[in-house]
Amino acid sequence: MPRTLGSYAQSTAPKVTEHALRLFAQHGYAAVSMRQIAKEVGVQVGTLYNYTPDKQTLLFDIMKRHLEDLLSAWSLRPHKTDPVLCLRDFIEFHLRYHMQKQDAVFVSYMELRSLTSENFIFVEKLRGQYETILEEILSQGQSAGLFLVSDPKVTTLAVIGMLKEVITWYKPEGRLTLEEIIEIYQGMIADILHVGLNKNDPL
Amino acid sequence: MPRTLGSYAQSTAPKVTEHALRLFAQHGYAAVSMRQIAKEVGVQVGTLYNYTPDKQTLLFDIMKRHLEDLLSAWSLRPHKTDPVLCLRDFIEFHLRYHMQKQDAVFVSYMELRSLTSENFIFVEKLRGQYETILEEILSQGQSAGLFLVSDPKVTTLAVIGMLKEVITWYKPEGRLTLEEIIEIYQGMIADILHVGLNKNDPL
DNA sequence: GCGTTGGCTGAACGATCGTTCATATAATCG
DNA sequence: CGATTATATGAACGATCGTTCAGCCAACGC
Repeated sequence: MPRTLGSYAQSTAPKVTEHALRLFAQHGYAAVSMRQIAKEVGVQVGTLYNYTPDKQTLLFDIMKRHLEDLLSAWSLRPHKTDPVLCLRDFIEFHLRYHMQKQDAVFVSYMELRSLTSENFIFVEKLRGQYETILEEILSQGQSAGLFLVSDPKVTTLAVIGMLKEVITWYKPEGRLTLEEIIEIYQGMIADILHVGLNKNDPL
Repeated sequence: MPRTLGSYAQSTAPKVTEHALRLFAQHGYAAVSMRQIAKEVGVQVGTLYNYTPDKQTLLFDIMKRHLEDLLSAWSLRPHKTDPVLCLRDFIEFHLRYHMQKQDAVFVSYMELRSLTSENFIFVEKLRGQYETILEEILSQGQSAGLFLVSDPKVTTLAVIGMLKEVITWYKPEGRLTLEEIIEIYQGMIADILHVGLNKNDPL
């Protein structure tokens, strides 16, 4: 009826986040109850409120942490100066990172509308920062004459769309290895940008 | 307290579907209550059950109708035989159709996990049929030597990803007209497929 | 070993959920 | 105009929702 044998906040706290993340990814934020989360953690409902002020904050913290981790993981990488190499690098980074955090990626994209407007603004700013990384690589390549695109803004979005789609079908045990997939995407994106179809040539 | 003045099933029925669709798109299936839908329709909750056996069926019918309409709209089009023209046609069709039914597209994609497993299987089959259209165009073009792709399956998915992304940012009053966007996408996709980089040439 | 604190239980709160149904009136038809 | 049918009301059902809290015991510091 009270504190249970062998219970530590240090072990319970991450469990709450993990199970909430998994359940949100599986069924959606609104469809998951605090009682379901508690059950998965192996604890009573009330206990969850030792670890989060409310359900909304639980969702927000998951998204916030995911996007902050993503941004810091990229910025910690050694940066290439050549836009062509930098782009290849970004594609590899994006696919590797996203494939190993599928749940967090999924939730951060699907549950935007479940955020309060205040939290939404915060998260959207982080998402924008990430998309800006790609946009800047493209515009640098463009002005260096290495890429040739008709509309950099639209191209950025199209490339992001291509990359985002991968998460909906990639399976580690699938026909292609992640390495092969990365290579294919690097090729397709290079085609869109006309990499190597060199400088100063009109279309 | 009973039947109200000027009430016809013929006018109420479509209202139920329309408002349910809009609310599902805005807040998500699980987050929308039958009472909210009723309120928007301008009716009491119980009335909704004259038009749907339950909430789940309301969602399922929306998705089913959308996908069936989409498939029949494509099949009613005059079909070009040349894969290159057919592809251009498909891109235009897809973007035009999807941009004018944003809510239905959004719901049909986002709420797959809110379907019962039986309904999910049905809807997924329809979605598969649509993606198969593109896949067949690509494979026909490939075997005719008009397209040159390293992996047709992945290319299909990448192209679908590109096209699907558009719905998340397109606004009728935006910087580009729909016609301009269509043209840009036809160009980018042609690049990915190496259209015109002719036949029999190795990479 | 004793007091303090950290972690959890179990029960409860009012609100809201999807769904059902007896009932009442509007529209329609003979 | 009277009978029938279509359409909606409003109240109610049990279940479940997010959240709160007093109480109890395990772990830890002295």
